[in-house]
Amino acid sequence: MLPKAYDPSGTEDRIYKMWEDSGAFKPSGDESKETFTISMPPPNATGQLHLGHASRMTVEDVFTRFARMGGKEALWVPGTDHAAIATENVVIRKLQKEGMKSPREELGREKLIEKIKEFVGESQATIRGQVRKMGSSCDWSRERYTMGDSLNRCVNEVFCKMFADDLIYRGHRIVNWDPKLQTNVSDDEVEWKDMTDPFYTFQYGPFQIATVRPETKFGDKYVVVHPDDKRYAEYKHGDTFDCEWINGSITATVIKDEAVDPEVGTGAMTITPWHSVVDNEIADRHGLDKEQIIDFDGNLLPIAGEFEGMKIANAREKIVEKLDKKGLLVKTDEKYTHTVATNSRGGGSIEPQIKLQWFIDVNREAVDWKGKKMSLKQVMQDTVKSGDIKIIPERFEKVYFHWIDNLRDWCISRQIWWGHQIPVYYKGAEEFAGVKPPEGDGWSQDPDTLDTWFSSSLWTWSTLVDPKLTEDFSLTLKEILEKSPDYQKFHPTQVLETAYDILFFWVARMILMTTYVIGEVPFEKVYLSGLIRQRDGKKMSKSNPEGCIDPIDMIEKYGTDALRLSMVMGTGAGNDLKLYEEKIAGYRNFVNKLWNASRFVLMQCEEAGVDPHAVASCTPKSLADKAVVSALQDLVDDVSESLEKYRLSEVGERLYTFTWDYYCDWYLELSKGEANPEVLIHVLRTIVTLLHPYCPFVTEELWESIKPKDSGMLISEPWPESDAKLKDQSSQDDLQITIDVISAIRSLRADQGLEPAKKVSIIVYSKHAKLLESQRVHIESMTRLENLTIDSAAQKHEDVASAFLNAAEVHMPLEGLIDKDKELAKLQKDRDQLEGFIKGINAKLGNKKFVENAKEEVVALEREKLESAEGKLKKVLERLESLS
RNA sequence: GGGCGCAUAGCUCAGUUGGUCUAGAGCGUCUGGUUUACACCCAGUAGGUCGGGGGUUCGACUCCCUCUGCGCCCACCA
Repeated sequence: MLPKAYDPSGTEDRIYKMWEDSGAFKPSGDESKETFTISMPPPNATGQLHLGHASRMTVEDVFTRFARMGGKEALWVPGTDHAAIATENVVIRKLQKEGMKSPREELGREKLIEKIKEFVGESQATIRGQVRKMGSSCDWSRERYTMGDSLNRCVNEVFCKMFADDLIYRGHRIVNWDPKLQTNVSDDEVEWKDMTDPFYTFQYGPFQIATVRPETKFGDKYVVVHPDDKRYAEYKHGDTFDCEWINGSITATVIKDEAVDPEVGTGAMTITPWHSVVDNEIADRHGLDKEQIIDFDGNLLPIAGEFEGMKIANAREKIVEKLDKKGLLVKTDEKYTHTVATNSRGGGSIEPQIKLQWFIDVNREAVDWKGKKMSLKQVMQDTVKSGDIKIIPERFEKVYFHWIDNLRDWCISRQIWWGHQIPVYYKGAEEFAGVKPPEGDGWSQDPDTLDTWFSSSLWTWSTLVDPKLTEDFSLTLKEILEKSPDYQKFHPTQVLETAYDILFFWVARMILMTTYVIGEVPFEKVYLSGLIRQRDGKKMSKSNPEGCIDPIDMIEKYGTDALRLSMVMGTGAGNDLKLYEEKIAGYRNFVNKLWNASRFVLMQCEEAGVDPHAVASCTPKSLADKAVVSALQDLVDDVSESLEKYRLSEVGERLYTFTWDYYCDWYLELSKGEANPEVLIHVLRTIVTLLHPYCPFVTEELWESIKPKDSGMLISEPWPESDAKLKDQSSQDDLQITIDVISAIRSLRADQGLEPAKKVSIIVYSKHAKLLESQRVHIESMTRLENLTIDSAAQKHEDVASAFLNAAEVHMPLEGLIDKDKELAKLQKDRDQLEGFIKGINAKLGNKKFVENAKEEVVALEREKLESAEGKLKKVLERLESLS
């Protein structure tokens, strides 16, 4: 016998181990099966799993389990990400906390990397444990790491291929430099923050110019105005003038450029091409000089004269003071708000700099795609436009296209040590790109490493490559792919699940890289989840501990199944989810309910002397049996259909309601009168199976007690299918009778002066009717029944239930009980509605476009609706006639 | 500046090609309940002009327009 309450902590680890040891997570190797692959978005190996990860794992596990039970060859590939900048930063800070002042200098490259590897190893172990805690049915034998050797080979191969195709180039470009972390970051990693700073207006010869950054103004010798600005019409492009400036007199040149907005400030500005993207573009257009003012540590260079070597923040005030003394400060606006670029990867503020860096050219038409030469941008657009890749929800396709439109060349080099080192080697003026270092002495490798997203962007296929083959340098990448069975079998993957906040970072770049490298899409569908938020709608973060939830705490307290349910319910694709403890507790209750329902069913079996494992088929006897079995068939159909469409929340809710309200509160209650163990077991088995992808642990545990004789683990069970015969068994008339019986009993009791049998009659009305929408019964007809005859008088609830269960033969007169005027008005309204409805559907079916474009089932459904409406209308008309 | 999303009961949300939704769930409120599972339970009660306004339609929470309030993304900021 099962214990009284379900205890997740004593169950989950044991079950997970059983699954893993049995090999249930691995594809079966059956060649006839359709494959279903998901790549796990690799969590950063920088510490702990958070709720966002837990949500990823849950959704992906639901997909995987559903596919596996649905008879597919399901593979979910797990892994971790080396998270270049973030990880290096975490380790450096950790070392600093331990007392090391500047770990990079003190340790040097090799030793720091060793330290990082150590840390990553620990993190990975933690993460592996936590991914298991979530019940993830991923194939651990295929686990990969973005910094693994086989992935490194793929990264180098791809780099060299792009280099050979001139899609990768090295050049002096303006980049987002972070002086604190001493590296640049990509445009997408820049976070703009609102700041309030003083806004100074200075006299600059005959012009007035405004700035928040006087410390960049040393090199300014151009003043730019809009060509159509009438205020400055007297000056021509190229005019020069002398003026007094910070460190003495300079000669300035007038530049006319449309980038200037005449509405802002005075409509005139000076430019700093070396330290501003826009200024740099202006300078490029007119061939102007560029000078570096600030060094890579954020200090002023000799051009600043007396201010040389000062930190910019310190210099600012002093420069303003000096200009004020010279009488050049016109005014100061203290409350000016603007946005400042910061490094979202835990760094400081961004100081644009011109640097020699590696870039991927997104505009060069050098990619073979569908028989044409296209640019990386064009291919990215085509995959989604053509429908090769579908994004769910669809609205994100627009966001995706917009991002591509604004995309500039992707800067892939970083000045940190943790990452894939750029496979380019130099010797004097010679340059060599290769997966292996060149022969001979004197070569040194480019010290920079690649953007972490470079390796992630190869994730779907590089994880499927056979690692052994990557050790053989005589093979080309193409040959490696051809000889890798997993890649051949499991790529492209079916669905990529991730949160929408990394659509650009990761999803778009996987599309970019995979289409280019192997000529196929990385995945067929992208399912974008929302973010998990606190109850107040804010992002979960450790800085706000009150609303921040740790998944592991919740698992300990409520069990993994409850946590999983709480993250799947009440949200759709692309929508954020507010999560809080009460919600998780609510689903813990549900899991416990399921547990107790099973206990009850097993008790019933024991009482009836039925071995639950021996139950092979089910024969519904009473009306209630028929009703529950019939409803179960609808449930199976609805759940399967909605899961195919990724409507996880809808499915969850449907299962929840069916299990609790219908099966437990209605059918199990009735079974207390007279039970049909076969039906009880059959329905329970189906429910437990359908719930398995959502709450795998409790269902697997229950399965052990209720499974048929020859079955194995639930994880490997086939998905239920509906039985059309069972579905038809229960007709609307049958249910009408059941309701009437209850009403009859109620009236009878009233006649005999007994208390009304309130409880049961209400159960039947409110729950039963609600769940079987098509078989709804109006309460009016129940309350007005009179003059009834029935064989057995009900004295107790048990009798009511028993009468109900045996009620197939009872019929009731319904006539003479109605308020005529009300009924008439209602009938007339019904008639008008139905006539309109029929007209509407006829119009739809008469529409050629609709009939041609809609699926057959949809058209059939419309026809069905029409028929039923016509039938109803007929009844309404008859009734109207008989009344009047 | 460009784009996207949200607004439904006190709170968190379902409601997917407009039609048994004159709107549902969970939690919370209040009332009653230990009958053969479950108090992590059962039954019931109160609570909503589906953000405001207009339009299309026989019919609108659902489609269109508009206004208001929140949130997000992108671009830019001298």
